[in-house]
Amino acid sequence: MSFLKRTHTCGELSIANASAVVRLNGWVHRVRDQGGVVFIDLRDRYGLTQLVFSEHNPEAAKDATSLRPEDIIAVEGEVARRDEDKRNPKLATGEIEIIVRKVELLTKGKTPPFEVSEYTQAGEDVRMKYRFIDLRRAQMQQNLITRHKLVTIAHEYFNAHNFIEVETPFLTKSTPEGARDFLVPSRLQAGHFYALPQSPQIFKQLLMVSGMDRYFQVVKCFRDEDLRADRQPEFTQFDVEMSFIDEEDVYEVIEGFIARVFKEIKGVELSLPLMRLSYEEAMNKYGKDSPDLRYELFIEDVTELAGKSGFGVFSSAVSEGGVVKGIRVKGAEPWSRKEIDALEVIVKENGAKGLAWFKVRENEIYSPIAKFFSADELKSIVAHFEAEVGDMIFFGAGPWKSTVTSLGALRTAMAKKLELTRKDDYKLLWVTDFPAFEFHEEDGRYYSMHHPFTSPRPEDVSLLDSDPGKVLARAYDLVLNGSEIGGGSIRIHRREVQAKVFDLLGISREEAEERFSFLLGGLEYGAPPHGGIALGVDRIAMLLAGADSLRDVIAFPKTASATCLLSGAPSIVDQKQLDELHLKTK
RNA sequence: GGGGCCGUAGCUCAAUUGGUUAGAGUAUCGGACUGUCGAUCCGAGGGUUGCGGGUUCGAGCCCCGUCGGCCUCGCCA
Repeated sequence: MSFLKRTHTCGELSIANASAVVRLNGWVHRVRDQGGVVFIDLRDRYGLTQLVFSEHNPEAAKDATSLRPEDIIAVEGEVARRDEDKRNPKLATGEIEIIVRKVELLTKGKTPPFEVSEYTQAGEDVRMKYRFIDLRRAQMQQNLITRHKLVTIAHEYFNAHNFIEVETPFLTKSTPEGARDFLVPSRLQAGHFYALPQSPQIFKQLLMVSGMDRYFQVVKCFRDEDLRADRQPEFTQFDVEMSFIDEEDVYEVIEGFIARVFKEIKGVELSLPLMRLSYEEAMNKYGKDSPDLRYELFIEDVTELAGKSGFGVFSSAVSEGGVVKGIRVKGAEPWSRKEIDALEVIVKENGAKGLAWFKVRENEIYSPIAKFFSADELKSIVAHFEAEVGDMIFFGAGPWKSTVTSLGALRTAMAKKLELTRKDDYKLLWVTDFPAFEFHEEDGRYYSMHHPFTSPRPEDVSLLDSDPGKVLARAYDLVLNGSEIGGGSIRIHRREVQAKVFDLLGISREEAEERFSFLLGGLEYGAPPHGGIALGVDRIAMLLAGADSLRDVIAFPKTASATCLLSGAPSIVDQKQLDELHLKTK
């Protein structure tokens, strides 16, 4: 069966096409029935075009009155220039309209559960259940198109830079370090399981052992952890690995890529090279290892000044080896007790015991703790923060990490409260010099901060035995507007260093052999110096699209409880399937 | 696993202290209208107040449980 197949899309006709006879296909977006004349906006991925049904063709006009939003139609008609006063500047095609001669109903659709419109207010649950309707909306289509452009640029860029795309397995081996694995039961090997990859880490390193030299892949990764607005259980990475390189080569390649992405998608010229901050600097100044540099709020250190004061909370924090730090906020003096209490809740949720503050007024420092300080002490603290009348200073005191972290959370909250972030501003940076290992009190052992294949800095190798907490890693994160959008490292390429790291992590020879033998074997046969990075495709797409949730740049996302409202996954399965897999459910 | 917010018409929300027949906007359906563009105007239909139990003369509202959505802490090498 044939139909009036389109000659153009709904986004491309203009005055240049005036008086041409064209055919369009698409969805009825809106119907404006004026009685004698009916206007229909016809929609497809490319845009909207106004159709006119009038006495020029009474038969078509009669058909038009029965058309409803979301019907799928084909029309044939003449492109007509609109009179000056009848143009619609909001539409790319607003200078023309189609005088319809023939109309054909291709599919009559059910009335959708919510309007396909930029104005739709449907909740996310309804949108996800009827995702195929939600994805008809221009905003969602734009988001997916932005994502497509990003992926296309990646294929082009890495190809142009001599990278080879290699696919790695999804059915692979569970490596219990790190995130929880998604497991896949084996039918042929009773009681055995595959794991879906948390990342293709080991495989890409083995490709370096194989001499592939430069590897690239757009790849799905899976982590069975709780979700967030910026975390889905399955997500996509640009996975990159290179041989015979050091950190600088990774920075250069990735900066070139990101600059091209911003130029082609946002029209933004990034200035290269990107800024770099060490982990320690980032934590001290911003209280976060992925700081948002779009606003001027900084954490200042007043350990020395405040430690000498008569305020017990400060002096004991310092005598116990901790720190006292603070943030000055311009113009915050009028904030109410209620507003300040809300901020205190935030720092407490992030590990602080409380929130001390000064209000800088004309002739006094107004503060519940002012009485513990001498006039000189108050003056020098205020001077240290360069605080002026009308400002507030917020303080945190205690162990270094929890103090800077809680003030970092405060900094983020205040930027939101004061609306300091500009949406169209993009601040990228590298965060470097991460500690290689973190000590976990509860297990009494060290864990890798990045992963166990991350190379320590050469000058720190000797510290592996004496003071592992001081060892810095050759690891780096790429940060955009307060989000980590990528992370990687230079890897260990010598078996003896790898063995030493496993020792430190409390992984025995046998265990290491059992879990990672395929990598160790590779190292044994000789790996070139190598390293790489993985970039979070979903997060980058989200930031480029200006979306607040990963769900808005994923066609078929999962809910916060990791279900798919559209398909109903996960679901129970037949007993027969379980039997074949040698499984019994509890 | 913990904390918070939410669940009422297809959709988005309202409903005073627990009190009459649960309302509005929008969508849908019918009608009017020859230049609209989120058209407008007139009219109509539309409800298991997520589900189960309890308290009460009486529950959308209070209590217990449960399911679901969102945010978040833990978690995410």
